[in-house]
Amino acid sequence: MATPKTTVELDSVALENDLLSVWSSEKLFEKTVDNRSNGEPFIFLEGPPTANGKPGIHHVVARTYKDLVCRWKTMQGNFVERKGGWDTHGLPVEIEVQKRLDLMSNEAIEQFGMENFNKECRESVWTYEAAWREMTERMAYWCDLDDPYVTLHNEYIESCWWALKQMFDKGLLYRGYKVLPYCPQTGTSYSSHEVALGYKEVEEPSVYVKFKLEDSDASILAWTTTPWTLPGNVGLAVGPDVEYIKVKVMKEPEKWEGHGGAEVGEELILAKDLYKEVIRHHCEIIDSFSGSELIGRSYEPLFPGAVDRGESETAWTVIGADWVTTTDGTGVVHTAVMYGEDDYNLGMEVGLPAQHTVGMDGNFLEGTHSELDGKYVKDCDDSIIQLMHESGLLYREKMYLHDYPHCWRTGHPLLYYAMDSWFVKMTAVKEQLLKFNSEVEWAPDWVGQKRFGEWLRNVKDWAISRERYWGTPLPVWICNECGLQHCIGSVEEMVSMAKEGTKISEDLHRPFVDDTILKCPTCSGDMKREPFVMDCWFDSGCASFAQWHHPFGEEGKFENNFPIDYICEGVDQTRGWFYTLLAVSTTVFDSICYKRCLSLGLILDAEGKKMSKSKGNIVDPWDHFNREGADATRWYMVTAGAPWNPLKFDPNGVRETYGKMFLTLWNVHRFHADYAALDGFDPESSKPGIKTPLDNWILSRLAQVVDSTSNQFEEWDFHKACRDIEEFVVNDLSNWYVRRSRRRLWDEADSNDKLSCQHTLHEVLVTVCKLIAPVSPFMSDSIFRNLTGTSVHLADWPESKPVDSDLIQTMELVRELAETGRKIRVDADRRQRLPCQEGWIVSGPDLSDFHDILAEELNVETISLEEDLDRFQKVEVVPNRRTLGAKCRQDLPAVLEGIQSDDSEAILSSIEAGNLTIAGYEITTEDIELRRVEREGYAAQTIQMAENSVSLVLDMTDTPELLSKGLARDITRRIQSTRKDMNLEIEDSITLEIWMKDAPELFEEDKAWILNETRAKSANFNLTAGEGDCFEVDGSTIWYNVERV
RNA sequence: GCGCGGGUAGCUUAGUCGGCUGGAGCACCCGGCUGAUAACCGGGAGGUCGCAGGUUCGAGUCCUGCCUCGCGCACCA
Repeated sequence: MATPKTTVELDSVALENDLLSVWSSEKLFEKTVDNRSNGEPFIFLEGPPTANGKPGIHHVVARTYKDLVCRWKTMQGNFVERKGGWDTHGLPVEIEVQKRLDLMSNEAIEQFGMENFNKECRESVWTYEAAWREMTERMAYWCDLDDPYVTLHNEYIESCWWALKQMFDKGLLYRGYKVLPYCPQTGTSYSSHEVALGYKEVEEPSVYVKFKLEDSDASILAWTTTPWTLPGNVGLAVGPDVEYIKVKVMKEPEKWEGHGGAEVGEELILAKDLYKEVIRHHCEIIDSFSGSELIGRSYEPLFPGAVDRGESETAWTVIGADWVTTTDGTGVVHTAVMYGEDDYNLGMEVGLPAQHTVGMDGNFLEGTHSELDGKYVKDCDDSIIQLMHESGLLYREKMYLHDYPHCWRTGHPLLYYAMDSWFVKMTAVKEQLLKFNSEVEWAPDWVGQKRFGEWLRNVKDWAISRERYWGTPLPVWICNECGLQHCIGSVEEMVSMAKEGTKISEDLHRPFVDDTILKCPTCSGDMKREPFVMDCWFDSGCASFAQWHHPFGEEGKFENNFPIDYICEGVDQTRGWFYTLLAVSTTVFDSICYKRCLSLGLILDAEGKKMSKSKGNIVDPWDHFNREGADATRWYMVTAGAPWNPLKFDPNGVRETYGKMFLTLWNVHRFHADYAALDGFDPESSKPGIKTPLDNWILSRLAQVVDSTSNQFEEWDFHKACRDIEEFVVNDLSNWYVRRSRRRLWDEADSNDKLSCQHTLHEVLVTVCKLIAPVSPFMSDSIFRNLTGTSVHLADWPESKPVDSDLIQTMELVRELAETGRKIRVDADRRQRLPCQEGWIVSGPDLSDFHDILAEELNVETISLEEDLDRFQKVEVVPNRRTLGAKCRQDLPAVLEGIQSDDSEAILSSIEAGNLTIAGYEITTEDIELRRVEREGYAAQTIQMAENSVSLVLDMTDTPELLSKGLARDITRRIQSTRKDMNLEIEDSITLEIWMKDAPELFEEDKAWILNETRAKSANFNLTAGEGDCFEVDGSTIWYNVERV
């Protein structure tokens, strides 16, 4: 503890920057963590950001919520380690480099050289590391950035390999196909994020094709918008419960557009609902049946020989699929296994041949059809239509307008294309995923139960391989001879299995690892690595253990830090990091990964638009760090709304927060510190003084705020907690306690009253600092240090103390009455500075403790209690709709009318006598409330506080004494204002010259009062017109002159 | 298209179990107060509680449908 130092005007940017260097020289962060090393661990995991993008304001939001919880838990006594992390792999990194070096295809990358390319990627990853570091430090996000985990480190990669091997050993890893949007020009498949960049509306030919049944003359009609997939057709899907019809062509139509057609007598099959939509001929319906009757029927391949039947028994037959609808097409879905996700899944399910008719270059493979072989599929639409037409297999063509994904780099249409891929069989652990998810405490709960739960219920196998260059290499080697698949789980294992003479690089990345040949454990053949890298989400999903290099790193480190207590990221991570963490922990450890997850809402600009580089509406955090400071920015973000709601970031809001919360708090502190310094106040050795009711009140309110903050933090309601604190600081502390206490500290002697005020202010400020320290770590520390000599971040979270709620309620009434007095004066047109002789408080609780305060606030000479309510007021009966509604239901309007239409006092007395019945209902005292209203003719106001209704009445008569006092106050106020304009110090003395015209008499004692208040050594009062500064009040004109002594 | 979450004053928002006249803050206007700070107090103006139905004595609140914004999924024949 220490005597506070005097303070300066607030410069929050300087204050924060100064503190940053203090913290760093004290190693304060480390100290706050180490200090709690015996405490119960609270385990936090940092979601690794990518440092190859500039940090934006949304990162500040996420880091604020991460930080505040960790700081709060630390103050509560927990041991909270915070290891930084960086996500360094993946497509975004590659794309950044590709753009910079103009390497727009895989071919170009390979020409440039994979080694060079990955070297560029490795460097690119750190492009903005310094910017991230600066942002992180400036906003006071306490996190160990000197020893972070980095996904590109060999140790990290090794842990990922280990994890994958666990999955492999459990039989959860398999190789298959995944249909992805693929650009043959760049040789790249795209993630959904990139696909979303390239949707274009295009008009393309769609065709209705006849598939001739083998055991009948009829043909099934199917529709497709991608004619190039027709050679790959191996099945037709129908809805088992959909109703289909067989129609016979009776007559040619009058009009026909485009290719295609049908002969009279031809039989066609399609869904009944789409008959009118599709058929252009005059037909007769000759049969009707459900889709299930079609299942199993064989039809003739459109392009015989394009696909090899192989082992398949279902190729070119009708298959049932319940997702088939009749919203468009023919109710029959042409199925080309390799070129549609549904098609592929269906094909796998029923055993259709999975063979390509199209190569990776986008051209038809040899053997598809003599007119198509080797041609780019998108150029073949017309030839295919022509071929169908010529062989009589085309019914109709129709131009079709739809949104179709295009390559965002080359503008070419993407092809849905089945790519070779490795999968983790998440479907096998679905029940576990759901069970573990139900054990997570989600904020808000609907993200976990609804959004995430829904996703898990539809979980699909996780395609973890990518045909890319920069990433964790997939540690699967395959034997050239016997085809054995082997998953490597450590560097040591790789080395031990290496073929003699093979190169083993230090760096585990491609291309080096590709050159490592292993010796097959069964046949001694050469094993080559599968040329994939892993989905970078797999990397971050391993963070909980890979950050410690588990199981190769420090023993026990992982075990002591798992499962995680708290993670916090944007809601967009639901299917991202939130999922991959759980997916990995479930498959590897059969365990929950994190116990609590705070899912943050998106950050939008002030107009509610998503912030994005392309829109140019990104807010630079430094705009605010350098203006209002990090405290105000953080506080604004937390108080602007619930963490999970979208935050409309309004720069004016930050400004407002600064002006309101921080300037106010600073000035309260300044007020206390300046006097405390002047008086040599020491919170430990100075006498306690004698507490006034005002002191007890603010301490009670403080205790209330401590409780509500603690509770609301537990409930994740940080916004509510901080709004309450702000309300307390601005309203209760500054605008009432300090305002009412100002004169107490002016006392030059060490009075009991002053000492009590100083102790109280000390305690309130110190406690408020603790409460806000997690959110706004700078000012809280600055004030706390000045008052106590130590850092608030080493302090304990404040404990609950008793609350005197009667006192709080009483004070609320007092303040309400003070406001009411001003209202009365406005109504009665009586200026505030002109005192009233008497004020009466009518009814209500005992306020005698506060009569002096009230007298000052109301500017009355005396406050009296008036027992006789009826002197000023009458009673009004107000119905209690809640109880009456429950009792009377539909008769309520009649009852309400009965209560309101009659004389209130008569109603009241019959209710009290227990004999009031309206519309057949007995009305009791519970059914009504009493309200007091002033009788006519009184300048009074009545207020309602809980059960009390209280009235205030002011005496409006003037006396010479009152007029003199009022005049003195007006003169004083003008002189004080002039003193301020003259930049005089409080201690400076002045001389006064005053002239008054048409003014009431100014009594000697009031003249003396003016001199004392304004620190005037002397004053001349003249009863004539004067010159200089001049003002008018209630018909008097006053001139005055102030001279500094 | 499906799922989730929003829509309350010009802006940002509170609104509990359905119940008294839907509260605040910013901005605006009028007035007051101030050795009290970018503060404060009183008053004013500003509301189709997204729209339409329904349940109910009574709906911002519950139900149904629709519109709209955001997010996620699917965009598929």
